[in-house]
Amino acid sequence: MPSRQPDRADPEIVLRLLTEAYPDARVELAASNPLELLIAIVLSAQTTDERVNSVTPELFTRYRTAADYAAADLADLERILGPVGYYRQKAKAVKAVATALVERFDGEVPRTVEELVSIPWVGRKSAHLLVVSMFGGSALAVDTHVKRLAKRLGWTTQDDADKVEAEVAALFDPAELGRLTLTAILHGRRVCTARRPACGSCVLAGVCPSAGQFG
DNA sequence: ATCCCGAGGG
DNA sequence: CCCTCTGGAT
Repeated sequence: MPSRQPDRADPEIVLRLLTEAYPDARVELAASNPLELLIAIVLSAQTTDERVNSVTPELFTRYRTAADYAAADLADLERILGPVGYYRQKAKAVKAVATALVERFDGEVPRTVEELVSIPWVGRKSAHLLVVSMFGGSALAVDTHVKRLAKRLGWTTQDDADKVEAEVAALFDPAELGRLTLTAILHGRRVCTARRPACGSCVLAGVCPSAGQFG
């Protein structure tokens, strides 16, 4: 008798297994202060953190404050951001973000989700990730990895990130959502990849309804 | 729904 | 070749 997986993995068990697998999970974008992390997160859209980390040393050396970015020459930004995807949009985005910080937040990065999403180019995912990884908050940041895991674990059938967030967050104590976000992102990058997930070495294989369905 | 971006993998 | 990579704006 082959054992059948439930069609929905138990949330608490999943979180426990992920926490054991990634006890020190944190964002792997290189940044030493909230401004740097905010910039790095904006640059990370549809781009690996490794690629973001390849351009931020020069970026962070050349520009130190929000005012520096706001006054930056667009062509200089585009040149530095060349290796990341969407470099023209992101050069504009960096300037727009910095301008908003200078004009409305005294050059500082605000700490609430509401304030953060009021900044151009900062959406809900980016705001949540920043709050979780820099300000000690707890929220679910639904990026491509979190969405993929949630679907494979049977936690949602939605495709819209906001709907995924609502359905998944309802399965957890709010205080756990930050840890879920950070561990799920790492697991998505390292094991539960989009193309060929490594179900054979996945700590969740025993509870995942999608385990082994990918060859 | 489409656009932005291009390297890298399968 | 097609898909993916820590989205967000139009």
